[in-house]
Amino acid sequence: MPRPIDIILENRLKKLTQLEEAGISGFPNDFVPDSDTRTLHARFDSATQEALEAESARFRVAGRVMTLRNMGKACFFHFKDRLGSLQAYVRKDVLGEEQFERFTLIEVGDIVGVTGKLMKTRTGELTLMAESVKLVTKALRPLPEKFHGLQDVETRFRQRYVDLIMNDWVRELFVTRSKIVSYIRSFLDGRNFLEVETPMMHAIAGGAAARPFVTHHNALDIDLFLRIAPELYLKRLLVGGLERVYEINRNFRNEGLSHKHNPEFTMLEFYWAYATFHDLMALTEELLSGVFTALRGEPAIEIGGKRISMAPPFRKLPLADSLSVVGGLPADKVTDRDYLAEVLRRNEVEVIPAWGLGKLQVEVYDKLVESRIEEPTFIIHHPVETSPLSRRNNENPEVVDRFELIVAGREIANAFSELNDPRDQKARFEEQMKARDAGDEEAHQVDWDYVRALEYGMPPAAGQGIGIDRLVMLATGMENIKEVILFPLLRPEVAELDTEEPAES
RNA sequence: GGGCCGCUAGCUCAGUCGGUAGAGCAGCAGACUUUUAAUCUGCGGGUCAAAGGUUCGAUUCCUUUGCGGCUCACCA
Repeated sequence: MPRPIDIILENRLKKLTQLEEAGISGFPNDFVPDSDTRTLHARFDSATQEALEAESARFRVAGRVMTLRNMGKACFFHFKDRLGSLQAYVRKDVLGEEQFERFTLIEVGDIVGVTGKLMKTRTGELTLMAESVKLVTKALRPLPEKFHGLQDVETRFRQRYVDLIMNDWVRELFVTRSKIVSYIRSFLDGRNFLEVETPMMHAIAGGAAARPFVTHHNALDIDLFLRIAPELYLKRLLVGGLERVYEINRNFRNEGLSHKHNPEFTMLEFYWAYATFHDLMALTEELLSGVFTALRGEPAIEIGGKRISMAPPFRKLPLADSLSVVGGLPADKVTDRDYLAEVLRRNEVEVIPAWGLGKLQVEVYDKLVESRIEEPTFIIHHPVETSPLSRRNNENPEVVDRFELIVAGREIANAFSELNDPRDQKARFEEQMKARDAGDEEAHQVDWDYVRALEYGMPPAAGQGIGIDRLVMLATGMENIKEVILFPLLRPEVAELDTEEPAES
């Protein structure tokens, strides 16, 4: 007993076979469109039927059949290319008996090439009056329902190709993502930054506090880590004299999945010699207001129906001050270790005795401040204790010249003036090593070659990371990171009987 | 990893206070030369996520498992 879907597959296969028996390929590659749906709409939507009749031009357009209204001796269908959709009108008396017979084997989901002249229907819709309709690619599987489309979230993520066919907003979202990335590239290229590619496989996973994925190289017989950050390699390039470098690429962190975390995610990191984190703040304001202006025509975003201005300048707030200004703590208590520990315990955070003032402040910040910040805000001057790669502030050595940019309660960027004193760097690595030995799996591993590089002299520099996925979420108003990643990681599908050939009847 | 919710036809969804299930679209057969969620007539289609338990009887109640969503924790 075949499953019902098998009957559908079989029927579609039968139509393909019929065509092939008539000597017609179901998968030809010789149809070359000379126009597209968007161009035709742009040029002719406002034209009258009389004007179209006078127009002698024929157009060749390819796309996927999305709806089909057969009326016996004539048929209307809509087909979709990457830019939009267009209606076609097919008449038996135009195509001829034989061609029309073959046309009736075409069904929703197939990709066709339509050749003909343009016309207007009675309701004024621009329509391609087909002189021929060629099957370009036979679809053996049926599309989801034409009206509701594909709704099931799991299927949308697992079979993103169907999601992209059915849901125009999804296709547009990924076009937006691409535009954001190319805007950033040209923004940085225009400021003489050099795009580089550094290793994805690291012998030492450094540059961030996170647990790495482990892989194995057979010929060398060594374990390697998928990178958790490109930072240390990019800074080696500053030592090498490249001075302005950036990389937009994947990082991998072996941590839990959530609506905000995919194990592989895309980061922009850039490093700028002879600049400080103040320069980065100015650059970031320019970059982000520019991105959103390019997308929407104004420097603003919309999250949950709420408009947030992204017009510079953004607020600057020292982390310690944010505990009182945003977190609501008494201003004189933000350096009081016992008080902060008490606040954390009240908020069900397990306080570890080894934590210093800085770590306590950061914990309180994470718990009480970050999610409450809506307007773009640079949280500056993080404690040195939690920033092992940042340069100390010249006035107050307890804090570093670092900022995190927060928008709508989310961290969008993390940046700092880079530490370039190899002695200080070595000491901080040793601190991290102790934390590691004490069981902190996320503490940085010591990268001696990086220290060696610094000993050659790295120019003073500032560096920044921007989470591209999160930025796209902000730009598109998405709350789930999987919505902005084409193929988010999901648990593998359970093996389906679906892989079997349709049963012989 | 914890908590909550969901999983019924290819798709979108009803439904069963426990008596083996329906609609629309899609499909099949037919009518129809300006339709547009085309329309009209007829037909077929289900291991109700999986396994176990309770029961005369489970798709429905219970337990476990799988997958997903939301949320908390961790992080970016």
